Amino acid sequence: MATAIWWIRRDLRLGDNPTLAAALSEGYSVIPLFILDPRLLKLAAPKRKAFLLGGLQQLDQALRQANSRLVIRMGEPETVIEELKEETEAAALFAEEDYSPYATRRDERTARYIPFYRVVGATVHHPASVLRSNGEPYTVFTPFSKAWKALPFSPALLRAPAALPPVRDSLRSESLPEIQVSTLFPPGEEEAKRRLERFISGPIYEYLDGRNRLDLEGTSALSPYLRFGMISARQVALASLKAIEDTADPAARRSAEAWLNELIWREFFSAILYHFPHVLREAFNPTLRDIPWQSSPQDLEIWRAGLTGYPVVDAAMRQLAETGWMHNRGRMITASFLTKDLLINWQEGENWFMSQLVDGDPAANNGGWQWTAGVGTDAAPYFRVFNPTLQAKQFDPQGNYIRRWIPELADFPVKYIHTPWAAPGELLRKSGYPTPWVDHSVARNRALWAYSFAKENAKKSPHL
DNA sequence: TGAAATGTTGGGGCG
DNA sequence: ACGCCCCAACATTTC
Repeated sequence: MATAIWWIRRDLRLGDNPTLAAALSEGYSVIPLFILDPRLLKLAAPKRKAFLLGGLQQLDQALRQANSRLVIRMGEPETVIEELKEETEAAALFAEEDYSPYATRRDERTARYIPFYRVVGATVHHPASVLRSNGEPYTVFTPFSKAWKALPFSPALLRAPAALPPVRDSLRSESLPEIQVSTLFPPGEEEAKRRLERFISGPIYEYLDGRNRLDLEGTSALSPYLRFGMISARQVALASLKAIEDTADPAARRSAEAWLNELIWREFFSAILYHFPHVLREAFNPTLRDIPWQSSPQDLEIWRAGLTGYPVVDAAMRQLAETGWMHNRGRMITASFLTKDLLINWQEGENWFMSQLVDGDPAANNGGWQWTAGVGTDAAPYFRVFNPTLQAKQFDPQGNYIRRWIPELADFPVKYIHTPWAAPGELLRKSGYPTPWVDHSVARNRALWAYSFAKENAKKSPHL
């Protein structure tokens, strides 16, 4: 029986795993491998790393129940693969295709050492299969989503194998450090399935409003699981399609469709990074590459620490620092605040989010930042500036989200929770909560000026 | 997946 | 009864 290595990267699951299924169907004795790549680990947010390590433990347990086990090795991937190939006389390497630029280069190098089969699985549709009729990639979401929806895909989920070929004991494997498992995001395939079930059974039908409410749990909170493939994009897509079919109520249907759209946004940004890898270095929109950003380390630090004096911004930034996750509405509000109110380069925000997020993914994070900053594909128009006070009143009407994350404001009544600076002096002083670091309406005008300045300049000197 | 500024409309108060 | 004004509510334009 010939041996193949199943190189696990972002598909930490046994269920609906086309890569594992491909290796097995070819009749290989499969060795599940995860490589701890120091280059990636040193960039990973501590909470994301912990989530990954916990996920590896879960996966190892699941593999052991199927008579296999996970081989974990530390090192530079090409070297590890070459060594393991020698040790096991592996004839082939299977992996789910990863479209990020680093992964693509890494995989191309690795393919020189061993027959390497890369299987589509990180997204429902491969980025190169959703194209305009002229063969060009989409750069606007709506037509992309139309084309995406028109493409068929197999509704047959791949069952997790009950039994796998054994892995010999003598194969060395790193032992994982003890980690503290997050109670907010317990890693693993089982938890991912539970979350999907819970969401599909009800919240999905109120998603249209629920997704915007900072103070309610209206979202699926599946992002970290999708990030590491503890659940497949196809599992999620099929579940949402079924939910759409299962309801006759038009409002409920629109909600379920809105959720599917979020999954398509994920595929859209994945495709954008695949076709335009330079977005990791610069704005997609060439006319907005030279905005006169302010480089104020103090402003940046105040934003990071959640001390801007705008409660909803600070609540969201503290939620991120404490939990490694932030509500999507919060991501838009805080991103708008950094790029527009503080006029700080969106890339600073992109980097900070990657250093904190449990679900941090280069494509989605970059896409989200470029979108909010107004410099990306299908971007929000640059003059769309979020008013943090209005956003808070609309999406956290009682201020419960703010009170949850800003202990200083825990005793503030609804009347002042969104505008603490207007509270009676005594109340504000006692709380210790800062007054606004910038005046929003002044900052808004400055941002409008800076963006239009960049646009005008680009028009005058198109060679830049 | 904004918000502010500006324009329009129509009901009601009032002389 | 009529014209005028005010202004809220809504619509449109602009940033």
